[in-house]
Amino acid sequence: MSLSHAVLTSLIEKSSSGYDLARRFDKSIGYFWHATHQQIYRELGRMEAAGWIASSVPADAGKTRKREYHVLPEGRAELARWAAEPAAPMDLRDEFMVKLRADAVLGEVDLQTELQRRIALHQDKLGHYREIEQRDFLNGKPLTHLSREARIHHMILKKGIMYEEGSIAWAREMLQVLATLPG
Amino acid sequence: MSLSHAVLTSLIEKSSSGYDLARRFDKSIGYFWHATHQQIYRELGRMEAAGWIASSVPADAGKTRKREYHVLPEGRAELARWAAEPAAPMDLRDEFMVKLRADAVLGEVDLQTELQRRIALHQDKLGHYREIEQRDFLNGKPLTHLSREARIHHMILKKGIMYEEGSIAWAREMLQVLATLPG
DNA sequence: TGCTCCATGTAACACGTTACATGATTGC
DNA sequence: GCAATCATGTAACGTGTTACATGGAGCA
Repeated sequence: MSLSHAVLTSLIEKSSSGYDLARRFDKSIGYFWHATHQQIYRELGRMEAAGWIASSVPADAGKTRKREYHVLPEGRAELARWAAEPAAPMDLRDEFMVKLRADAVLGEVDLQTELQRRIALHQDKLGHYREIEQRDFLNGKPLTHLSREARIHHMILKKGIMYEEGSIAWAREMLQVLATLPG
Repeated sequence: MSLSHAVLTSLIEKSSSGYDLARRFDKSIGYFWHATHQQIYRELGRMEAAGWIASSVPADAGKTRKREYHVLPEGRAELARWAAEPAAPMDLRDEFMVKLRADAVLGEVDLQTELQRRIALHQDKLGHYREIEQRDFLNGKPLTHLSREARIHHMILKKGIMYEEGSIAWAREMLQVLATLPG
């Protein structure tokens, strides 16, 4: 599985405590691979046992239980091994499509309201992504001046942007279709 | 959760044995909500215990254990109740994006080959969707002649089509970006 | 006879979610 | 002094995956 590898990636980007990691995760890799803090603590425990990462008590720990994790060469090697493997295409798991199909066979649920609500949610997320894009990637200089790492991060973000745009376009078309239907 | 509701929907569309249901599922709702046959048998057992569905031995059973499930009014009511609830937007869970980010921090995995492989996979799926679209929805008559149910099914299919198209466009752009990068 | 497909299931385990617990630190 | 937030965890449960088991039917 790949939660452990997602966590490894995030830890290589920056050594952190479990708590910090969980919060950073939510705002980066988490957009494409969600995990709760419990899952993350569980993975950290396993990876430390496996010798992929190690922890130490950071200078600012005080009397807290805070620990900082960093990736060992074994963890880095494992990540490289995994990253080179082909990955299966994402499978969609869209509850709303199931509801649509239920509606189709049962007849008439109020879809308009729900569609409008969803368009608003997608627009919020899109706006959020566009802010990040503006702040991190489109500030003046042409894209070609960015590092390889930044350009890849930008393209990951762009995947999210395209997904949200597509969802909005689809939902608008769906509203149109419903408007032209009799029932 | 919604696996049970996905199964209910499929059973209302057509009463079937667990086996048939599992195979039909793969080719309809399964595109948006995958399930193995074990999950489906488990849900059928639960829903029968809950009084949402009932089973009988079909005429063509012979000496096999074959049973046919049909939805009871309680199951139909439960499905309607569930379908009317708002649904959270799908969360993306894309292993390849995690690998990209791993590549960004580790440097250089061979991404080109993998991207081309993925483009081919998305094109296969897109072609398959387009065949279904042609066969079931675009055969001569204008869309406005289709039933409400058919038009909803068409829009569900279209969501899949748009996703595959978006994935292909994104992967092509990613290849372009890699081509212009130094390392 | 042996092969493949139909049809249903058990068992074990991995992953994900939800609720709750504990104690330190920070800010008002 | 109190509330919010930092930081880490346990427990219980629900969902999803993988491997294997069983037996009938159809066919060469």
